Amino acid sequence: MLDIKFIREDPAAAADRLALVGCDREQLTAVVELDARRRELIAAVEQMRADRKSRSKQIGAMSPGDEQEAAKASVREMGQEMGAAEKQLDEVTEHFESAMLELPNFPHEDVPVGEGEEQNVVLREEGARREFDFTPLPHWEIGEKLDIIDFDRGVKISGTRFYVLKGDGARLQRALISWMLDLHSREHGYSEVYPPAMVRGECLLGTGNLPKFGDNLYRDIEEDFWWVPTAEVPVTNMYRDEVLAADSLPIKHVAFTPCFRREKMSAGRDVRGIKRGHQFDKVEMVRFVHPDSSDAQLLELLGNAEEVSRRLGIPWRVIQMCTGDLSFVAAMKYDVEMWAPGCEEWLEVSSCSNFRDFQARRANIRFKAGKDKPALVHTLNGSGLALPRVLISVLETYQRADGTVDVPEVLQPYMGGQQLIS
RNA sequence: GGAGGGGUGGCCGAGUCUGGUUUAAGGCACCGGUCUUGAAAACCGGCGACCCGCAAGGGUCCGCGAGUUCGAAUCUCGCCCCCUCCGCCA
Repeated sequence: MLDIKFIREDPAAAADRLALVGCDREQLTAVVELDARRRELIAAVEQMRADRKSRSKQIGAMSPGDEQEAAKASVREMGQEMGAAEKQLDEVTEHFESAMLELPNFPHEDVPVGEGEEQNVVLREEGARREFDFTPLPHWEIGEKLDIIDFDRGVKISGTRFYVLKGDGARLQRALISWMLDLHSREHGYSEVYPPAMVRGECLLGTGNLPKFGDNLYRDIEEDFWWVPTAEVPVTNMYRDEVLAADSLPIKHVAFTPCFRREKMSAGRDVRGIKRGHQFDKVEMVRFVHPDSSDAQLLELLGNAEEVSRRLGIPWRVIQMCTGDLSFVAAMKYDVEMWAPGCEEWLEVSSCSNFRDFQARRANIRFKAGKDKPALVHTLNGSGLALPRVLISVLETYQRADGTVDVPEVLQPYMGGQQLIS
């Protein structure tokens, strides 16, 4: 959520910044009008409340009798008037708040301006691509030949976009998860958490998935549970409605969870292989930081994500999102993409974002130093990394001409010393 | 799922039966001061969040939401959460 005070003071500047992310000016005008109306009503209602309060007190001090009854009647009348004003205030407030929740974040000043994907900037490409003396296969063929990915049975169990990992396929994924968690917790200073994968609706409001993007989520209607689309949701909400000690910042967590997405919009896209499913595993890094340091913290977080590619020995590139391709909540965002030589594609394996105080304001996450007033933290997160796509790159990069696959050196200890998947 | 007991400021905890100087007692923690070579102790003072307002000031907040009342932490109803016992279960 944006800071209404900023919008109020300079609505034109706010509109300019929101225009960069494709937000209509009318949307902001409506918010400004609702805000003005709301404040008028607050002033009026509070005046009435103050009057009633003092007169009620007088009634309490009066002795019972006609005079007291008359006073009660008069205050009762006043109360009815007040009730009407309160009802108006509630309505306006509700409109105002839902309008605020639908405004996207301001882009960071340093984000390149652009309309969409085409104007994203490739910042760097690292790691040499492997030379093949045979034609590398896409992972779905490798997976079927080695019998480590079973597409048919996944579909039988749950339908399209589900698969079963088997044998060394399942084991390789498990090794990747353990290794990445260890890397981030032991070497990058994150503390590991294992959060719920089902959350209450208010958590999704906090991270910005609701109210706008509910149609991409799975939910249980009977219990008001939502399946998390990413560990970002439960981990960020760990500190909802809390005031953190300033010296505890930055707080850095790494979490592994399954992730669930309806992927309604993309039906028909990326249908082959395990690139895009309704359920996938992901290791996620989340940071709660002092506002002054969030720019530097984002670069560090991005570095943590890149390190996974570096150690796996797989080429990657870093893309900076332009204003037109930022998510609803992000002020700045970098993607990390890994090369997959079989399907000849750059695969998005991480998305590292600085949300500044946008999520913190929604989720009410603050920090406090000494006698200072509490202030909003900045939140950041990034995948570290998304499993099925890393699995794709590993299988395709380390495949041999005979159809077997080498286990990357860093993963061998996590596979009981196994060096080859055959 | 059944029965019972609870949810009060950063924490502990009184107040709820019997609605009104509650501006929520008291304690702990924390901050400042006195004293001290320094610290502790003792004593003195301070000590919440949010909203409206240029300010003075005002309002809201006792798990959440409705209701009763001139007036609700206190009474009524619904919901959420926690604890104890029973049942079930990995």
